[in-house]
Amino acid sequence: MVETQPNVETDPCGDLLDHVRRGRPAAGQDPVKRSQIIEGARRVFIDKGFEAASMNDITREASVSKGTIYVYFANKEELFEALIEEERGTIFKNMYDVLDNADDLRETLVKFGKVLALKITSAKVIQAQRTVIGASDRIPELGARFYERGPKRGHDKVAAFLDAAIERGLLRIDDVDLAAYQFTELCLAGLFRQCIFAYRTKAPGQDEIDHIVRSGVGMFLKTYGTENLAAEESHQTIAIEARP
Amino acid sequence: MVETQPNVETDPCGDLLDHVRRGRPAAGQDPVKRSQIIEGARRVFIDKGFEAASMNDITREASVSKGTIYVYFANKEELFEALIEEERGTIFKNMYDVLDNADDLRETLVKFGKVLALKITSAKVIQAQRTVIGASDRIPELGARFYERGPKRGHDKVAAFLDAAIERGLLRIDDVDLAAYQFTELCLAGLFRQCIFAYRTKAPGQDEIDHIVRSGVGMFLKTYGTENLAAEESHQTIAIEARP
DNA sequence: GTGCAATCGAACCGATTGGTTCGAATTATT
DNA sequence: AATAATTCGAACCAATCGGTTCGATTGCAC
Repeated sequence: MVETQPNVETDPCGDLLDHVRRGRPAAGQDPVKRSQIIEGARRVFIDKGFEAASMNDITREASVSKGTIYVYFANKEELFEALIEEERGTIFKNMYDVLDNADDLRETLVKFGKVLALKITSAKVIQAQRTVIGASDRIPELGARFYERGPKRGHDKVAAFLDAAIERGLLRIDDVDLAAYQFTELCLAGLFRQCIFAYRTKAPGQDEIDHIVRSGVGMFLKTYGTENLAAEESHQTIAIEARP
Repeated sequence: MVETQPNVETDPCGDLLDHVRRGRPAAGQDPVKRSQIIEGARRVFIDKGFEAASMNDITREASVSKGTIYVYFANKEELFEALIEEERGTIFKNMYDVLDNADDLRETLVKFGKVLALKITSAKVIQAQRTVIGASDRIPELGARFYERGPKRGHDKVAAFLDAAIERGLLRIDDVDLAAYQFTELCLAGLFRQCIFAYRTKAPGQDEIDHIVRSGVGMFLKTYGTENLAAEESHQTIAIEARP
């Protein structure tokens, strides 16, 4: 009984209704309908951008009446934010699982780098990012929030992974934060900007990504890896005799 | 005489008037007025995006009548393209001059990297890029053209510079194209995405850029530099190497 | 001065915008 | 079947959109 008639007064999902909660008990609790609206909004927003998209388009695309949409979302901007929030979730979901498995450092980095590059440059994700970036000019908080809960969170995971590797004596890094950025950028070398500016019309293929990532990881390990370090240091003792 | 009455029939700047050239002699030849329009367009487009910007805003901002604007530019899109073309020009102008001076390899790379990072992440340029990216969803050719005549051209210059360094025996690179991308990305490590998503509200400072670039250049030279190579090779001959 | 091209400025076009309202229709609970 | 909640769908709002037109005004060249 409780389930059939959603209890609005004690609804845990309150943050969705802050604006609606007035005299009338708020409708807009059906998650199915909500998804339906967002799905329509996705199609429209993603391929027209925030400004060019019209609520009427979304109405049409979602097969939901305009009035209903305004029951679920206060206005266009709020609907857009909800969409982006969901997109962000699906984009970055499970992306960092590879990092939990830490057999071989090099292969783990390669595996993760490939997943990263593949995701970030996929047509769908690029379109979504374009939409967010375009809107960030007028709604900076939206872009910031997207970055914070998406790329930033991923960056932190990478940094944590590097920290663990340092702990294990596999890496030697002075600025872990910077190193994490460097690793990420090396995996995307050139791809992100090419894609985001529509210079590339198609997402890069597996083979190309593999080539880039392996090269990047090589570069990364050559700088921060401790593998060759012992040898390298023993080597430098020839030149630097000042050591006790 | 010729100057006061621009000769429309043999006008060299024909591509601007293709749409106007009908019965009436085309106006819209005054470069000053043209700049005036574009300057107004810049302010409006940059801070509202393509869709949200209105021709009336531009009219107001440029202090030019609407009719006149349409004498100079066929429509909104064409005006926007002209603006972007100009922006692109000013952004990338002189950016690569540093590469012509090739005293010390490391310092040249550092110097260039700093210029690059400083430009790309400056508030003005970030805003412009956001506008282009946002519009690239609907007008992909525009983004592609921007990239092609901007970042791409720069990338080619970097690659050429690396080629020259290889020629001089200072670098050893198998995939120069990739290396050029890697270098660029290392110089921007994290900055570009943070800025473009408005996660950073301010452009990075000189000190931060210096730190990033020096680290990146170090990484780059450690991988591709021939400085330590001789020593390293004599060392590695023990362990390696199936590669030609 | 005279003439003429360029610009102005305002009105106008049809279409569309985000947003609101409300009675009718639908749906499910009891 | 009765009841209550929810959604629908259409009409409506003032505002704005890009784009066009045209007569009045300006300013420069002769």
